[in-house]
Amino acid sequence: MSTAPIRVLIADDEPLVRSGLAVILGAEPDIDVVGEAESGAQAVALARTLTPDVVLTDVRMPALDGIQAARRILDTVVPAPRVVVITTFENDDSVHDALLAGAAGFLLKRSRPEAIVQAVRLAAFGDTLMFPDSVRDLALHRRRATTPFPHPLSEREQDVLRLMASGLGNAEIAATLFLGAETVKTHVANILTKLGARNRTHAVVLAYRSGFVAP
Amino acid sequence: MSTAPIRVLIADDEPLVRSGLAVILGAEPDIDVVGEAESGAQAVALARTLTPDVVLTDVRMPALDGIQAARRILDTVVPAPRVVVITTFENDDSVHDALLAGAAGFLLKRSRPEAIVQAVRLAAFGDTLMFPDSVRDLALHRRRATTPFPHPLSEREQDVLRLMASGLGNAEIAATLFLGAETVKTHVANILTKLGARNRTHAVVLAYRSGFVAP
DNA sequence: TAGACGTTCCCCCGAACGGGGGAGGATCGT
DNA sequence: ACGATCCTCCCCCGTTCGGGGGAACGTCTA
Repeated sequence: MSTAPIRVLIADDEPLVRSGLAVILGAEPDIDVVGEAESGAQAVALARTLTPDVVLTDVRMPALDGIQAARRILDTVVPAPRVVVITTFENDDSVHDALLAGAAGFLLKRSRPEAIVQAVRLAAFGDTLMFPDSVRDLALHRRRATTPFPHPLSEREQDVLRLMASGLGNAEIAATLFLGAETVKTHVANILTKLGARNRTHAVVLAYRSGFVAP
Repeated sequence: MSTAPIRVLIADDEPLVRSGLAVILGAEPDIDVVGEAESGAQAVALARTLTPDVVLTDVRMPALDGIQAARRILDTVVPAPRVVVITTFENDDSVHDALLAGAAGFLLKRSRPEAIVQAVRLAAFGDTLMFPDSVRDLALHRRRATTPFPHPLSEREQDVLRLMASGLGNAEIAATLFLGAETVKTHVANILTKLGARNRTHAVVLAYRSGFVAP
């Protein structure tokens, strides 16, 4: 297992994060941090000249975001490095885009240092991929439409609609949410008018089609 | 990093695979193979008594397949171990099911031993997930193999269900298909009993979840 | 030929749904 | 202090659903 060390390029607009990653990765004997970029454009340029094995890039960056940078790197740099995307936010919809762009992995900045190191090693292996549980669903399911409904539903109405989308009747929804049956009726009626649905089944259909609930 | 070793339970119906995995994992100083199961049912039983940190289970097994075993282990064993599913076939649709069942990872038997070891370590970390590139698309995209209904629907019943899944009422369905309202009622009743649905909305939900109708 | 199954239609009837109205209380921003 | 919004519950009342029967007609098969 003692071959050439893994050459890593770090791309992040925050110097603190860059140095943190550099320290974590540089401490490993089988990993060499060969460069750091503070923008997506610079990451692409450095990837071309340095030809690293792994590019560890943030999602949000000036000049070129991490997804576009990843796409451009994978398209233009030969031999193509493995790109691991890192982000701060758990509920980031870009997971799906990143993986479709060809990223080898996706992880959170709050991950354990060991996990980050392992992710880089796995990416260098060339046949594996990893990302945190907290964003797994985002990769598994189709991207959720942000605001599909013309009139936004209130919190409670969303609760009711979710249960409606499970096939529950008004009485069952009332029992689940500890509400009176009349209250549920009110919420259902408001949902129908807000969504422009003809009946409860139509409302559920709209909920599925809009991505409000995952199939 | 020198805490207690990772306790691993191996489940596979082929003794050769079991011993192979045991050798690979046992060679690592931070990993202990605490048990081996040759069926899904035995895996569940051993998981309860051994309470391992990680369960490495095959997909295809007698008595109980790996997916069902994973689901049962995650539901009943406390503290819940991390389940990593392993399979022989790249084009295995069960990737999606496994991840939805709560599996922490998915990998191929032809993976490098290093990758398998890393997968176990990452699973033990508790917040990461990995699986090979070759099956990534299966996890990213929706399952296309539509799970058939327990009792198959007749042609006409499928017509009615499709219109139900558009949010139409019985009268509208009757008008669309040039049928009497009573006929539609009969079909709907048969659909509900065949699908085991509680009401028409539930039937539409099942139609969406099974892939019978596209979202 | 005698079933089995699917499709079509009918009846009754209770339960659930959906539209209309009103009303009290909580919270929040102006 | 006021209005806006949301959540909660109540009333009436007509429509729709859903379950229980039954029955006619066709096709296909054993």
